[in-house]
Amino acid sequence: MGTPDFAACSLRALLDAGADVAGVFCQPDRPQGRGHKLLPCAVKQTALEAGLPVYQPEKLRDGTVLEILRSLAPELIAVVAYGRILPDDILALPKYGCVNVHGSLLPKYRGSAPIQRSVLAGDVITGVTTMYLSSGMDEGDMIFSEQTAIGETETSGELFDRLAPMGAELLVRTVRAIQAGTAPRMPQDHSQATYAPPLSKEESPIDWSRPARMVLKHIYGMQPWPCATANLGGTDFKIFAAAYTYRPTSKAPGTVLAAGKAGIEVACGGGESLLITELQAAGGKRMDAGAYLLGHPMEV
RNA sequence: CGCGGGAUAGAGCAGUCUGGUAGCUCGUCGGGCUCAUAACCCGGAGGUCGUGGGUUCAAAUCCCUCUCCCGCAA
Repeated sequence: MGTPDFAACSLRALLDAGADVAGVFCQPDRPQGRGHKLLPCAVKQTALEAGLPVYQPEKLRDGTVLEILRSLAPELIAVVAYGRILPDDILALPKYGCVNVHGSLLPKYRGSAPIQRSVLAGDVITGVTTMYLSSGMDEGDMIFSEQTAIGETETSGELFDRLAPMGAELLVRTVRAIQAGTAPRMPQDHSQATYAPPLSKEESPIDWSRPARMVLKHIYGMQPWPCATANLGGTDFKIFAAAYTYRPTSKAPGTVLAAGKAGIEVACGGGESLLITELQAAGGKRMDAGAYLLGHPMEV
């Protein structure tokens, strides 16, 4: 069970590992894209290519899903970024239980946006964890985990792409261990738990009063969605890339200090500044800040 | 038929409303200045104005078609 790319990666890994997949569940198709087209999610596409039956129930609690699952008689259910809470009767169904791949080192960042939140927080280390599902949100006993370093200018999207195969490989290892009866079961230290709520557009605007590193982390952590935004010289921009200047300033945070070929230098908190190097104006394309300035002179 | 913006030189843009010689900034090439430079000065090259059709003496500009890109929404 899963929906986006992150989950499709796990599904593919299970198939490659020779798993006997009885059925695939994902969210119903939603209108997306610029038109209003109904595009199948990544998991559905992968499942269809593999010739697997796909189920896209709107509701999980009206009994129909439970019946379908009974008829499929799974020994184990793997859930990856499905976007739904499974009711207890489903959790109790498979003989080996339900396992989940989570994009953080639990018990940190329980919830729906662990990867983005770890980047936004400026963490240096993150990872993936496999666990048994319980009725609480990401509170189940852990099985395996694997760590990885977060690059200083790594975007959430890039980290997603690295963690997806890492999680997929961990899931395969987890399933094999469960089958062999050698899987560990480690309760989480609930006192150390933190939560990672979904991102929203309201978090997009850059808070220039924060230190340069936190502004930088905000810029990269908010990609590919919802993107950091800022108003520079009276125009609203999406900000895609920035670099440290290591140049102190006494100007108020948010002040444009310079605008030239290299980019747009903006004052941050703590007397630091950042150089905005890649941006996008409304209706325009994403481009180098220097290129943008050629056609749109900016007063400093 | 969800709403909207856009396509003009290698890059970023103006010009389109009010049809009449293709412009700006940057890059590039050549020359100059300089101890030197990403700085400065002089000069040059580079564009069938996204596609196809229509109106006109004349279309980047007005009308219709198509393609592609982007923002919102999801």
